[in-house]
Amino acid sequence: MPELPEVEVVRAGLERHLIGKEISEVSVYHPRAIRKHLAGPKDFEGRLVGRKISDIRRRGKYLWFEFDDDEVLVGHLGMSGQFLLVPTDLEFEKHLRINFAFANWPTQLRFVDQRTFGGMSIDQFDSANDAPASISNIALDPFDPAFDIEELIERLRGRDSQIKRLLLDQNLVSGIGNIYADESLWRAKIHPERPASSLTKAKLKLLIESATAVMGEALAVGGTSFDDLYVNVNGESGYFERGLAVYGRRGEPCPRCRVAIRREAFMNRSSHFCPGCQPGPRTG
DNA sequence: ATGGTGACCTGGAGGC
DNA sequence: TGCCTCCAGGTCACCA
Repeated sequence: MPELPEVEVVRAGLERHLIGKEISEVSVYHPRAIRKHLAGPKDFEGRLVGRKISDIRRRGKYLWFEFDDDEVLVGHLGMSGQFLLVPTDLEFEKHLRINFAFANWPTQLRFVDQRTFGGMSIDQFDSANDAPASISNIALDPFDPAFDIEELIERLRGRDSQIKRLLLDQNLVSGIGNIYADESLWRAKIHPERPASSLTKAKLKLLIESATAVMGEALAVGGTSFDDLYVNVNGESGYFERGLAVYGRRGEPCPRCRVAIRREAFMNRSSHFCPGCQPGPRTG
């Protein structure tokens, strides 16, 4: 469920507690959690012990831990991943996949992930791209200081694809998932299935600004959470669900025009939109 | 190159 | 109670 705001809340929480800490023990409990680390669990565990965390960073929905050289530890939460900081003597969680212990600190970092779509791997840092090598294809997110909205608009302009498909394409702009895609399209009054080529430059700009705004607001209140699958690093869930205008609100009146919100199948998941103020792809 | 589809997993909710 | 279907915030591989 985590999109950019949720991942950033986690990153900030980890940063607050883990900078300067030395990893003393690593245990992998489920091989799928490190499936991208081809050298396997023993290699994964062994290469992290003794490392001191110097920084924790994020691009889009990926986050990574930096040490004192070019090796980094990359993580992705998938649909259900959580990083929990818990006292060492606390019972293991049912879906604990990886456990990290630290020198002289009675707290463990636990990667818990029910659906196992998330995972971690050790990677080389690519300083030319300022990110781990394995995520070189991931575009900058709107909160990156180097993010260039004009350049993104140029890449979107004239594309025949449906605009929501492009918003979700992490190679064009990263961090936006299904919730914030639906919310930004609603704010910009754009139907999710409109081809990008039918949108003016100004409309595309409004859309990206809306995405940035809605994610910024979610970030300010600690992310979005619908249930306990997602909690932040201290175990608290976010409160932004109250701020959602269309996502998960099928049948409820649009906050802007009172027409009932529709939910439709889209790309093997769903789109929520207002048929009243987000005119369909053929009606313009 | 781009777009469409299903696969990868576990579990909760709701209908019968 | 149980069995069934549908649903879930993300990627990834593969096909046309």
